[in-house]
Amino acid sequence: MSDRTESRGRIIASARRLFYEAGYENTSYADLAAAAGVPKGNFYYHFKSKDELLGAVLEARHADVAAALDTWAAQARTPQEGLRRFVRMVMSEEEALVAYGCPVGSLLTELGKHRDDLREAARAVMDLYVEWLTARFTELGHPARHAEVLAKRLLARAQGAIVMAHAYGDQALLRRELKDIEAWLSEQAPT
Amino acid sequence: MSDRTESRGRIIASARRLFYEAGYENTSYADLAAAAGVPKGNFYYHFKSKDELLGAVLEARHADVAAALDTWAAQARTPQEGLRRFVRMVMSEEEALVAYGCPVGSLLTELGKHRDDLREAARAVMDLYVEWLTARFTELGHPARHAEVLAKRLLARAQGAIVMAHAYGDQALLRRELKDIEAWLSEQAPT
DNA sequence: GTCTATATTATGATAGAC
DNA sequence: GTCTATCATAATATAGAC
Repeated sequence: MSDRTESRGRIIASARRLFYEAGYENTSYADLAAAAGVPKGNFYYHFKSKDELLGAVLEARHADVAAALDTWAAQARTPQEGLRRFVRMVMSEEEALVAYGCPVGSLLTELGKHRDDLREAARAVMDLYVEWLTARFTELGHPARHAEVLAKRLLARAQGAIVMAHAYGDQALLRRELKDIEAWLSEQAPT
Repeated sequence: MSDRTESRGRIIASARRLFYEAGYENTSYADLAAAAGVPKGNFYYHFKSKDELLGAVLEARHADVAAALDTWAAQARTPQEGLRRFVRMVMSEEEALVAYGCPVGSLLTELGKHRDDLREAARAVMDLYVEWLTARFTELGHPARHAEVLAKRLLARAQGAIVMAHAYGDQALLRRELKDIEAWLSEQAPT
């Protein structure tokens, strides 16, 4: 919980960035050591393995996302506002998303091919969004079952837009699709 | 062009399957040798490097997709039928897509983080779909610019559905989203 | 807790016999 | 064209000094 240790936090922060920007498999301890300014050997004091490091990275992201969603929930005065807030968050990350893809989605794609345990941890982050969005759709009056369908549909549309924008390096594509998603949201969430 | 060589074809076929199922970086020559029944050393007679092998794999997929699209174009009597055919093709691959993701999309996600040249080859496969679908939307009367937007939107929605279905191992999710995409298509393509 | 070795293994790639 | 043996390297991981 508490990060009394100096380097542990720096390692996690660097790993979080590099795993995202370069991919998990493609990031070596040498890369991490250079980025974090911590020698390779030190890594194994804090984490038994590279997998465990990814676990810690996912834990940190999980905590951040959970905190962000709490803030949104407190700020948004209507469910419509909350849903809109989600799309705006994606928009605000456009540049990174076009350059590197979705940090959760691309990791899920990479891990999906193997490593079932880590995949579960990554999915837990996605689940935070699913549950939060489901709650907003429920507040709008949608039955629980359908609210979850809509939440996953919203996430699927965002994921797809990011995949295509990333593939083509096309920021305009991402913005355009997000606008279309907002329009679709308005239909599901009459004011 | 001609595959007079016995093993070259087997290598490409195995690589195509393993790169898809396990990911490119995560597939080693040892894995490929075991799958293809060809010793490691032989690989370098046919391909100078692993990257070149992936290039050949992408070339093979490119040819297959191009051939499939030609067939569809010949069979579909209306643009509506062509667009519907695309969605049905995705449906027919549901099991593999849930298990391993989209062969083009997940590769683009993996390569997007590095390796610009190979990324271009993978994007060329996606472009086949973009151009073919754009032609169908154009036939429907949409202006060229908008037709391409719709084509990429259709692909984005398919990609997003696959990412989520793959992440959750949920085939029902994929089918449900594809049905919704078909409904959306009907709106864009009035009969 | 931190860092410097170093071990161990697995990888992509070669050389050369057949 | 095919295969065996092997190389060089880079990766994850350890041992142990400080």
